[in-house]
Amino acid sequence: MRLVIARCSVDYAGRLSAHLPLATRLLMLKGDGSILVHADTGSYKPLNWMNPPCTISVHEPEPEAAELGVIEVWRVSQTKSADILYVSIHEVFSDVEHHLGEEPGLVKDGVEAHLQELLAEHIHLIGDGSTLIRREYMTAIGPVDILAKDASGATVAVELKRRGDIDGVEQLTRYLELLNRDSLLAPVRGIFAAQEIKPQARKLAEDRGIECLVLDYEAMRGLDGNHSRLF
Amino acid sequence: MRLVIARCSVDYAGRLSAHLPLATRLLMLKGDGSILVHADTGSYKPLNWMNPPCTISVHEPEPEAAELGVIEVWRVSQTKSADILYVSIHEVFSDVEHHLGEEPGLVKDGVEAHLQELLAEHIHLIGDGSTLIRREYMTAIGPVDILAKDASGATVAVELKRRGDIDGVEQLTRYLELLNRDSLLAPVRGIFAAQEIKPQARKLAEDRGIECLVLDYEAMRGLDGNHSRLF
DNA sequence: AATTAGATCTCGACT
DNA sequence: AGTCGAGGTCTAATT
Repeated sequence: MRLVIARCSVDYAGRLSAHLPLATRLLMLKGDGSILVHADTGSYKPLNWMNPPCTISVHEPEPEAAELGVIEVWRVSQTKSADILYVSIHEVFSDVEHHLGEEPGLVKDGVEAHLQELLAEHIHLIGDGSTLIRREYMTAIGPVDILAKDASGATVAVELKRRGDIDGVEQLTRYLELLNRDSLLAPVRGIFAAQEIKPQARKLAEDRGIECLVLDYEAMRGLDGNHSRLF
Repeated sequence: MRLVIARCSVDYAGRLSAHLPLATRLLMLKGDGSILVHADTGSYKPLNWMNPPCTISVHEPEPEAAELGVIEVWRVSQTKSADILYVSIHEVFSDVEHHLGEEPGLVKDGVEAHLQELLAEHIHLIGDGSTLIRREYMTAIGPVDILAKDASGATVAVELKRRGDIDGVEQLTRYLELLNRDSLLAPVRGIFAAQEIKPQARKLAEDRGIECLVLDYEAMRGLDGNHSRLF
């Protein structure tokens, strides 16, 4: 990895056109040929970048660019698409290179899959006396997150989201329509379960007779008796 | 901005838990207090990070950590949430700091807004003899991208997307339902226009009598006679 | 401040 | 290889 701090301007042309006026920034050149242009503020998204696979070539500036103070132009071109990025270097303040070894990779633990697991384990949360039929119940248009029977023996389809939005309600609606054509299952009612349900989604769900259920992840974890934590 | 290349392990606990085993990585500390952990491969998303506002404090390692070779522990905590990140430093290979000035910011040009503009200018693309009523036609549930009249005088609602997905069809369906209640406009038919239309979206659209229109951005730009380019 | 829709989305899983 | 769904989504515009 090579890290260059330089006063530069950047032009990108690809899906869109973008220009960065002259300023001091970090240019990160990764081992796979990709480049990131970072400022001193803002989140993890770079101001500009090029994804691998791409190639970088260094050029002399055009005479008129040289007169404006450009000492070097980096041409970064995407191998697969026509995307191109030009970095016009005016002044280099720092230039460090270091070989980083293998990256063993990130170990993640628990988000949405965990939420589904927890709700399946504590299926009474969707109504006392409910029993699980199965998770990821397959249909022609995709898997229903959770299929269950309520206390009265009626089938219930549960759509799970971390954030409950309109498209989640639409998705559940399509599942319900399909499931209700199956005479072995019908009538099937729906439950839209999420950690947070947006007002518009709630309204749409209720209009369609779909029950909304807000889940408390921490509380559900508590039910588990499994209190393994990192710290 | 401070750039540290170090052999380190990282633990994050917040919305999820994540762990990075011991390896050599870049630690980018931005002026606003945020930190990014980058490997030598992968695209612009860091392996791990903390968004501003956050505070970093340096600590002595616990005795058992010190025995495993940890020389320093960085504790990064989010100011607003309970998110926390620990970086356990084993060895520092490089440590550079440089003050970057103001970032003038990115100048973007054209994507989706431009697509709408172009289609509105060349409304014949949705059918010969069509005329524009208006862009961003307001309804109770949001603006319709383009409203037009076709050669026969019938109203047409166009939903524009860069990538045409199911939710775009659902959105257009809701608009059509609403618009068709307006006796001054009805009957209104729909056109789902995108640079790329996913098969499932196409099928859903066609089932609902919505026409699909694939747009060629470059060709539409060509129609414009406006060939302004960066290079 | 809260909500919404787009993103050069990225990333992983599955077909 | 393509598609689909989720993201510690992020981000900008609009209410």
